Amino acid sequence: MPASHADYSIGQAARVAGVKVPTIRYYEAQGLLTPPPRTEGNQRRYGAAEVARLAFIRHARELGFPLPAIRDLLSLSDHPDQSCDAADAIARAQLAEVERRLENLTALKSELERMVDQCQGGRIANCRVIEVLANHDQCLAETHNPVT
Amino acid sequence: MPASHADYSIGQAARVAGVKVPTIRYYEAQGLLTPPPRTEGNQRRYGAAEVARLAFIRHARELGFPLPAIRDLLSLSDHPDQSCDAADAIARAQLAEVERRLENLTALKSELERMVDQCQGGRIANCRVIEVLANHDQCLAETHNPVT
DNA sequence: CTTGAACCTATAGCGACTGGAGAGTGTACC
DNA sequence: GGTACACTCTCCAGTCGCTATAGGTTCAAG
Repeated sequence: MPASHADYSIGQAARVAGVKVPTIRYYEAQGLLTPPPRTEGNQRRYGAAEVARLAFIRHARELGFPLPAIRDLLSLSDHPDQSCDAADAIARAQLAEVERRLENLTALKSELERMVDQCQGGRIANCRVIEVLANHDQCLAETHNPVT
Repeated sequence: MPASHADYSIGQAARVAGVKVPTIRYYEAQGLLTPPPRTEGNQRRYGAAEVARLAFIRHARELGFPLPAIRDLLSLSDHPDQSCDAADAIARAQLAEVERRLENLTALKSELERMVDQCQGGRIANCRVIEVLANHDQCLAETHNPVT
């Protein structure tokens, strides 16, 4: 393979994969990327496969997968002969988590809208925003979960 | 005021306000609570107003307000004569943030559902979960934002 | 007066990065 | 072939909002 197996500097790999340079080094430190070969001057050089792996990680991160789950998914994709039950389970767990967060956020949104709608722009003393925050009793949301 | 202005230990305040003990000390260190009086033996004692303040903070946190925003809201509620425009603006900003996250999460959810639906339980080599993660092109989501 | 729960401070850790300092390297241009 | 300068290196600190631990002190009930 001629130039297709070309080397990317860490900055080029970062641009192509859409991640930041320190993030790549961080992923390496966390074991999501195997340490790449270096130039004589100790600079990392990446091939197309590593860049693809980076894009995979980025995409999974955008989908909210935590790094340990991504580590698992990567090791699965490194062994294509196995059953994909495990990958499926990870994705389903993530879907459940996303649905949970969606519910929380939706409840949140309606309460915030209620707060904002009721504020008529007077004095703090009559401000619904402050009042709603002060009186938990009036709260619609019953989340005991962290809210993010 | 007799016993209504009663003193609470940090643990009692925590139970009543629904936060954890170290969290109270953390809020104090972050300047959201003024340092309360202490017993001779150096233990914090809180009054009803501080407990209410804690509940306010807790509720705002449940609504996802970051601590700096809560600091602002608290200082607003300490000055009830001012206009509530500022409080309104903070709440609106938070609402916008929540809506942004909701959009991201909704896009996410459909992509995860797509991934999971398409997985037919075969080998990794044909697994849609892995494949979708590897090919960002097929992605529905256009988020460049963090996904949480 | 003794026990034991609750409290104190200080510090470190979480997850997933991000930013900076200070030094070394690679490369494009003249 | 030199020089300028962007890029890269490592290491360490900071972000956010807590949470947990260690090792010591105090409070309140019996």
